[in-house]
Amino acid sequence: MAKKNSDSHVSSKVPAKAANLKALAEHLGLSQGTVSLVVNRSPSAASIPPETQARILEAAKKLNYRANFFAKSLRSQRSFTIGILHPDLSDYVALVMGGIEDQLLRQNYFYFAAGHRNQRELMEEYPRMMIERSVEGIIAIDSLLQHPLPVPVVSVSGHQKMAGVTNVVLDHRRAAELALGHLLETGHRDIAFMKGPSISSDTEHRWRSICEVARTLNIEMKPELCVEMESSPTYPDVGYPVAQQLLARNQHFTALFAYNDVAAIGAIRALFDAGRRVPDDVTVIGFDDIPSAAFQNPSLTTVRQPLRRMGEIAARTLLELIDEKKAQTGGGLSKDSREEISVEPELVVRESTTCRRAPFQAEEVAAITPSFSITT
Amino acid sequence: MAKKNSDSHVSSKVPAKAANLKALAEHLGLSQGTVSLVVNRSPSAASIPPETQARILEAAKKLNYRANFFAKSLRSQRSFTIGILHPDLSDYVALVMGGIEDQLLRQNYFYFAAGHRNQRELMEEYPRMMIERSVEGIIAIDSLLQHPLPVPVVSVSGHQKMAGVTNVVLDHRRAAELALGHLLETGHRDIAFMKGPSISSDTEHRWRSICEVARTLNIEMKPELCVEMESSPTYPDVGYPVAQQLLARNQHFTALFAYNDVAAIGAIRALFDAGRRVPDDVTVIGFDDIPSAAFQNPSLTTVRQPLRRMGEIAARTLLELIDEKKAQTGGGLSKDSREEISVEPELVVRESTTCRRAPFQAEEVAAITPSFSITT
DNA sequence: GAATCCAGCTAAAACGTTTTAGCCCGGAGG
DNA sequence: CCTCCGGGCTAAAACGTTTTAGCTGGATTC
Repeated sequence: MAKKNSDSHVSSKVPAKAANLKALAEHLGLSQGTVSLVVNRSPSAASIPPETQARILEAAKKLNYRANFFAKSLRSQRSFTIGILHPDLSDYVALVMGGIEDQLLRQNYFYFAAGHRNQRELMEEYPRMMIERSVEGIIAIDSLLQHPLPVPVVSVSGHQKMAGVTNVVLDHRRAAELALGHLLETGHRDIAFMKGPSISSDTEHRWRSICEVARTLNIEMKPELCVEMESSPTYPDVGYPVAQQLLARNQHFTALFAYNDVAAIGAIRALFDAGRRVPDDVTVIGFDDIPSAAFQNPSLTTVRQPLRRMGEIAARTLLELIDEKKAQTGGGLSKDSREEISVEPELVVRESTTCRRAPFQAEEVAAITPSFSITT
Repeated sequence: MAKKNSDSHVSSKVPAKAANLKALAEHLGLSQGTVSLVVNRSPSAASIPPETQARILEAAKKLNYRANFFAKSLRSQRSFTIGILHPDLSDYVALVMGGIEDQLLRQNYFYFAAGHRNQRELMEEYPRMMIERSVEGIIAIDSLLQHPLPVPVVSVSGHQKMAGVTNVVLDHRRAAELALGHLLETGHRDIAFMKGPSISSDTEHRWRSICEVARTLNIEMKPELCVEMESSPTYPDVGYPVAQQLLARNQHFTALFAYNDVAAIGAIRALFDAGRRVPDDVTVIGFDDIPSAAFQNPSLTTVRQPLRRMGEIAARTLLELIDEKKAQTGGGLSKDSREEISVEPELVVRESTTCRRAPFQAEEVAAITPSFSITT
């Protein structure tokens, strides 16, 4: 197989140092203003005859003209850049960011991302640095803002009541109904609950919803069957000790509703090491449906959050807010756009909650997560 | 628990619209130049008496002065921004990016990331867009550049011989020695090999190293035991059909060396569904050591790539290259900095290659991946 | 008393755009 | 012949910095 790289003429033409507007205008014998109008297809270019326009565009291409982004931004007060604040580049965050990236790039926006690792100073500093760099808006993933910001903010899985913040959240009530309903249907009554760490911005809402739905469904949440995580559930090891703690109490339970998939995976391991089989002895249900949930052994039953889509929605919403803000030139403030956008969860039943050990079906996974491509 | 949010004075002081240099200078009764020198702690500020400096700094703080980033960049021709080109925000990429982000932020750089999803046009377009936005360098993760770029480039897991590109790569020879050595020691001779997809920039080098080492170790690589992946191994489902294909050949093998962990996970599932137990019937070894590898069941033996560190190295190297470039003002080109930086793999033996079923030890995981924090 | 020097500033160019106000000129209308 | 109009452009301000060259006025030197 011949090497594909054009090794021979490696240092071939790095395209000539981009010309600036002045050079281009001089080359054309026109003023910078005229050229600018044309290359930007400004409405004011209407009075410039088509031949001239063609001439200009051609020369621009030939000289490889690229407007200097800083000069442009300085003048027009636009950066086409947003900031993404996140705790850490976990699976969860990566999925949401993927959705955001997708939407942004197709509208010629870029983003600055920064992970604060739940450190207070950084949670203050990074938004400030972003603002300093003139981002036009900020998306906070699983992060609480300390102060109101001078740009539109969309929060994913945050629940902030703050001026200028739009929250994209899961319908946690529905999520609890799905999960508890499933456990109930499969005959469980002695259910252990794992509450998230207080550091996670979703914890409180999710927990409250679970409590409410449990009451409605007449499920008792025994305090001795409730455990609480202490640190951020980024990697599965945090689920392990929590489950151990639960086991140490020596209380009877047949099901465990974990805070999320990562925690569930760690918990399953702890159960296993303690001699309890999943799902035979204990049924386990997770939350999120991260990609590897389908490929655990046993594969994980979970409440799916459409994370990628939440990212897309967040990005679209933010760009809308930005547009609105630019449009209303100090005029009466627009419809103060919804404070909350809710998305629906989905129950994905796999092996960790049934005793049936069905052969794995590639198609099934494909159906659950349509973005995957399966090669025959 | 009292609500923490200061719901009451929500629209509290959004810090006064940042003042610009002109306003600040006027307020002080000084010229913009003087103020600029002082706030930037420029060497030329030496002749300005300390009291004046103090006055200026105080006023700057009081008026909340922040230099406009665009004006600054325009003038000083620096953006403190780099671009990250990647195929997709997979686990793998997220780890590398985490390392990069860390290094960048602590040096006041930000990054633009873009995922080309292996689409040719995007692989051309995104670097161009980044250059247009004046990034000072680019890190390509698992991505091949089409053209030389006018800025320094560091490639992670790429193997490009191209002017101005520094490669951060794994020592694949050593990796192959570790993996094959382990298989040999545990008594395997009939080994199946899974080659990566041609789209992945590491595939060829890894494969070649495996072939070489196999020859050295006198391991026969039977063609009928070699399978090749077709699409990018981002999610585990791509490993599944490849393993099926292998099984369909009805050839005897006792070990499988998968292209990476994700593929291994899918393969294990396929083996399982075909009635073969891992590790009892087939030993499986992966590559990468993604976080969930330790939490599979069976947990995955794998050749660990220090992905986070590779990201850190890439970022540090790129920033060095940038500094060098800025320093040499067109002067004789510096030591044309190493074309390749190699990092060492590490063998992580877990359950998928031994028959012993040891209880899971949290400490063990901690030892392998020290960045995890275990809460008691 | 003139020349020199230095501390402590200032003026202004430059970075590369966008955009508004308006200039110039040829032809149509009166 | 004068006026008006509008097509086709230009001039220049503005965006907010950084940085160099140089100005001013008082103290020192000879």
